[in-house]
Amino acid sequence: MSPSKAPRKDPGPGGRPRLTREAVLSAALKLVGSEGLEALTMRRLGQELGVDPMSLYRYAANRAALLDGVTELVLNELAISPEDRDWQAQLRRIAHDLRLLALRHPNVVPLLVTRPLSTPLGLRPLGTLRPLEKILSLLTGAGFGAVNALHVYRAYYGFLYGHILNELQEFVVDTEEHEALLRLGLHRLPAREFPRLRALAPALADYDGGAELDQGLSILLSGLASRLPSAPEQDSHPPNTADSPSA
Amino acid sequence: MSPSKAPRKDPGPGGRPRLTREAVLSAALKLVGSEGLEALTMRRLGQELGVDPMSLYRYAANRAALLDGVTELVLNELAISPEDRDWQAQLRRIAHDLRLLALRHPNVVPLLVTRPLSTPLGLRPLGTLRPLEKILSLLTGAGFGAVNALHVYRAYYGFLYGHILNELQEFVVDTEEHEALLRLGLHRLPAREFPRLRALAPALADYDGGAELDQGLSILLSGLASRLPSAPEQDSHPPNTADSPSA
DNA sequence: GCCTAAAGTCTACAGTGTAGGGACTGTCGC
DNA sequence: GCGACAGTCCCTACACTGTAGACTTTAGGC
Repeated sequence: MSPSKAPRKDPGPGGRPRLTREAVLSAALKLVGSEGLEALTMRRLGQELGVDPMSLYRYAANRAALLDGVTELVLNELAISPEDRDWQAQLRRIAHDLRLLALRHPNVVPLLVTRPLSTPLGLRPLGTLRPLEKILSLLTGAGFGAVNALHVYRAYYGFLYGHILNELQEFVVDTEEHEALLRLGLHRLPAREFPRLRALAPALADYDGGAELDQGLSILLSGLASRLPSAPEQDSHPPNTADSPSA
Repeated sequence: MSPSKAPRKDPGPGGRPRLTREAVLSAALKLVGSEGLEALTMRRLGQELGVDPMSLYRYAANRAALLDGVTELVLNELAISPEDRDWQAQLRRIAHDLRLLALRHPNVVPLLVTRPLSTPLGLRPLGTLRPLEKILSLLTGAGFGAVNALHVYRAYYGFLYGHILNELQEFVVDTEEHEALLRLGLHRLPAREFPRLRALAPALADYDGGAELDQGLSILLSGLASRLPSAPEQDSHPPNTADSPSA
């Protein structure tokens, strides 16, 4: 239809370049990353781009749509290649990638888990549905039936998101102060009611999220593998009747 | 010290009863439940209670503190009794309880997962830390070492929260329209890029969250049981050297 | 009755999302 | 060259937000 969807022309180094959706979104992401979600207001973002706040509404219908755009942008950083046949290794890699992604954009994580809650599955931005489709493809390629692939996906992604939330809850930016602040905070707790939690201060202080994720995944994946019609992996469970776990 | 912290007296049926923190919080919860998180503004809540908005600041320092109060209130509905010795059964029961709690208060779930992200562990409202302490107690009572109990807790709670998020994402209030809306939404997706997701419409429509949670828990719990110093459960894995999984 | 402290209210301010309409600018057909 | 046009962008304005600070009312204790 229209021969050019990109901004018409580079106006040269003199004029301010035309706004783009990508420019708006990445500026928004940058702002969220450096100053938190609440700093992302239309006025502030406009100021950051040297542009009237109202201009932004050409590139996102809403503030909500803007947030959706940011989550999409972040999720696009996640690479999934459904060709690989070793599904367990793939899921492991994806999990660690997503974990690192979350650690790289901690302020966006609330969006990642919250936005889908207010948007029915079919109406989400495509970018947020792509991982789901690709993982389904990966699983069916590995031998899972369609419905079973969905169940496996749910267990896997659920655990993954849960872990990320867990880890980010304990994450404190300033690692210098981390332990001190932790002790201080825990010390505030009534000793009688919270003996175990208080005693765990040192263990809480050094938390290896990657390792913990990996161990959880080991448990989960080997358990899930037993759902394969003919378990070809190193597992030795008896093969289950697959694909219709419930009548 | 002060002999009475409760409101001084019941002023009788004539005068409006004194405000209480509990009254404020439960009104807030009710409002959130019926009209969503965004409806919870100070003015609106004040109006709901027939009170000047500024009065609320006597019972919650902030809007943020108000939100914390609501999450605390909801989490208080969760009963955990660390006395029980059968830790697996207990964790199963708690998981289902929390799931039902989330389904009862879907609008509060974003708070449940989001608020802790912006509050370091030591500074959270006591009510939100109580489940953690109790589960730790439950696990150590079952034979786990302190540090191992923490790891088990993390895996368990992570999976649980992940599942709840997953389920609520697919949850649509109006079950009549559910399948129709789902089909409609999925139909919007490009057929070439999302073949599996589109094909899964019927499977997505009837989603038994409880069963799915239970299956995931079975996998996870039996895997976690192998961390017990001397596995006393029905499991037959060789006992691991417990309590220090990493040097 | 008064005294005191708590509880509730009023006013005001800076900041929010965004509707409606007007001004500008680059591109196209002539 | 010119005029038309459509896409961008900006300005103004409105209803609404959280909350600081000073004020008024209320409830007990004596």
